[in-house]
Amino acid sequence: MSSRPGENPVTTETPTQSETDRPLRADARRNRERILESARLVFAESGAEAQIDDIARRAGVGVGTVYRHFPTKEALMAELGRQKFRLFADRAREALEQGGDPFAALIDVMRRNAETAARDVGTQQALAGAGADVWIHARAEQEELIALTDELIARARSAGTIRADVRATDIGMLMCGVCSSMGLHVPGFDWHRHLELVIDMLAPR
Amino acid sequence: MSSRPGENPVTTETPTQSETDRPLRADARRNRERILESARLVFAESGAEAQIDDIARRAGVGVGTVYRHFPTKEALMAELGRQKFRLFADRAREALEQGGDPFAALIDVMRRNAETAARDVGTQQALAGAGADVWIHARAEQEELIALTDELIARARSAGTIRADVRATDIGMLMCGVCSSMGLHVPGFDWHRHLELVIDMLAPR
Amino acid sequence: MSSRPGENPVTTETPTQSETDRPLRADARRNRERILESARLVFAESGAEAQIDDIARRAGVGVGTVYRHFPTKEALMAELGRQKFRLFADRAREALEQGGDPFAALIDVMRRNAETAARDVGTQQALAGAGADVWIHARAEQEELIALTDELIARARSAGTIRADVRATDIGMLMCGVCSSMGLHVPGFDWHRHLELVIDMLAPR
Amino acid sequence: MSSRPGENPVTTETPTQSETDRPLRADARRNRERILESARLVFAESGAEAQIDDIARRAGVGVGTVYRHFPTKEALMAELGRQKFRLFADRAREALEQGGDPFAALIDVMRRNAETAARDVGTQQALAGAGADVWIHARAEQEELIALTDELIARARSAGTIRADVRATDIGMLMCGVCSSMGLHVPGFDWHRHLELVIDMLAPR
DNA sequence: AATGAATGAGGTTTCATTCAT
DNA sequence: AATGAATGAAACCTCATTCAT
Repeated sequence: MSSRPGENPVTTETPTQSETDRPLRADARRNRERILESARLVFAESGAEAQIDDIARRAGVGVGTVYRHFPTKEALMAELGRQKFRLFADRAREALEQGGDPFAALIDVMRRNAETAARDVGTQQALAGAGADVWIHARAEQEELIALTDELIARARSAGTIRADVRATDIGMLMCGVCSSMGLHVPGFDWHRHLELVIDMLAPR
Repeated sequence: MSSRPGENPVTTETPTQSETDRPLRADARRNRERILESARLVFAESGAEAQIDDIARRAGVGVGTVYRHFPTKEALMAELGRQKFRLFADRAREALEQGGDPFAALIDVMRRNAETAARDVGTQQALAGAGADVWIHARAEQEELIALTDELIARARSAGTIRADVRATDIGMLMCGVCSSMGLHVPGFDWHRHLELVIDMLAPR
Repeated sequence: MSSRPGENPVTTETPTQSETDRPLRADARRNRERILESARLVFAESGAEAQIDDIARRAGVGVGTVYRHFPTKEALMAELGRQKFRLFADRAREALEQGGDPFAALIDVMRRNAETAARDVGTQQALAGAGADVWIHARAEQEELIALTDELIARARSAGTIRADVRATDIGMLMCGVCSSMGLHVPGFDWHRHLELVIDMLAPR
Repeated sequence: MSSRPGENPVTTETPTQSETDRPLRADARRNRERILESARLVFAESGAEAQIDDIARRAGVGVGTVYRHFPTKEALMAELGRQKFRLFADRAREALEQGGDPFAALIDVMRRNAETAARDVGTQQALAGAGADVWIHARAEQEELIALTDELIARARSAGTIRADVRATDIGMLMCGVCSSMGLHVPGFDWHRHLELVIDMLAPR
């Protein structure tokens, strides 16, 4: 799947709408990217109340164009979710390819993923608040991520550097948890600490 | 529920609106309770898009009555948040009063709190998605909860049954994390397991 | 204030609701006065968007009490209108009773009435904006005022100090006009000047 | 209607939204006109309580369209005010351009303006009752009108056919006054007479 | 007679989505 | 394919009025 030099992260591997798999015209593809980039920015700024109009304006296109690419606001959000999973999967894949200490690699990936999420809390919350449907559409990407993470965990387990009973979905849940404390402005809350506690927990007892 | 005579759980101690502390007429108080109960139900069902009209209908009152008690949708949500914190604080207080093994008590409270949250995921998510303002209004209740939790932790630390560096805000963050995985219908995600991992982590190494 | 025995200023002559003419209990009468006074203040401050609740609060009574005295917001406004007409009529009557130069007296009354209106632009505008019904209920008081003004004009005409063709309703219209420029914050608009122009016009040519 | 080539009456000169001066699409422009026309009718019928929904229905568009053109009810009213001022200014400009007796021209314009106002008392009153903000937004149009009127007055003064001390703002105030007596159904009130009195007053003594 | 909590029709405004240009 | 004007259901909230206490 991955690896050969010149092969880019999955993010750009499936640039078309999931179903209608005919390759987009160059300008259409460019628009699609701009819309997604704009959506990230607008969601980051305004959280769940981001509006399609704002996303369109920021992308420099009309609303109609947004709807041509994403039939629904939810579809747009789902794609945002997919992209995030693809990015995380890319990182896990890289880690696997580079070899090295698998547990250290896992932790490094977790830290980088958390940083990514922290840079974009609004989108995070918007996705969390969205109906379950959004998540269903990212199922495939999620499973890819889980498979890769499981491979990392397996290697770490072989090396005896990770708690024996940890599974990839545990990492997923725990990371969701860490991200959930990012938007909460509660005195004493600090997602860096949250993350370190979680990482701590992964060490063998 | 509680313990020393004359000491009621906070939940029923402050049944009036936080500021204008004039005791409500009996029927008004009853309405207030019904509105909150109804709100819990409707939020539980519809999450963040719960509508004031529905809450009113379900409570068997007019919209105006809801607005008389809570000047804003946000104010209603804030009260829901406060109530949850009060309930959690009540439990912590009880645990302190009953003596016994403090670490076991802490864990028990955490489990019960998680059960409570799980029974009401919608409200949970609605509160999480709400602007920071909602949380600000629950500051006092939050601090009360933190203080009580810190006392429990202190006792457990004296007994050497808890990790030495754990603080109440850590428990808060971790519990937020656990709750965040409740609404996510991801295969392999299971908040019970999430919670047990977290509890596990609290044990001294 | 007034003069001929048994003749009180209209203001206190009809202190009951126009139809149900049974004398109010002392405290009820007091409440009625307080409500009207409060209404004047609140209308003055908030203009047409004055709310019954505010009027009641300011009067130190419940809304129910306001409604006991005035079955309708419009009825309350109508009474405010009546009072104003009574006040103006009182002034005209006084002027007639005191004798002296009738034209000078008329002008003096006009100036004082304008000052009164200026002190209460909000009520003024609220009444102007109100439906015609409000005015209908003040018909009697209006006619009284017109009759008195006509008498003043008649005397001035005899003395040759007023334009021959002026009638009381002219004065009414012109004064309404002057008042209408009171609330308008247009640079260059100044009701004092407006009034003086109008007064100027009354002189014989 | 107008005169010097290329010089159109202001009314049609600025048909776009005041700030974002990008020319509207033909259909949007048509809608905008229909909304304003409808607003005039509905305000005329219902006065200040005219409702946006009715305006939209009568214009044959959705409410959203009204709000696209006028972000606020007040903004719509302000535009109505501006249009009226533009119309008055157009008439004054015409009068100036046609030459002829300036005092006669001024009076003629006043009479026609009053007729216009009389045909639309509801809007008149709605504007009068509206907050000062509405007037602020018509400042520019108002000043244009005042400037033109001042020119007419200056010419009349040169000809000695007008009272020496009259200024354009006086005319404005007096005309406001005349209009204020249009909606008042008081027996004896008659704006035609009010206007003639006012015109009378403008003659040199 | 007084109170003020309750009512709920109705007001303004928003925003995801459609569709004529 | 792109645009953005139009749509209108639905959201939140207000406030004159009623009525149980």
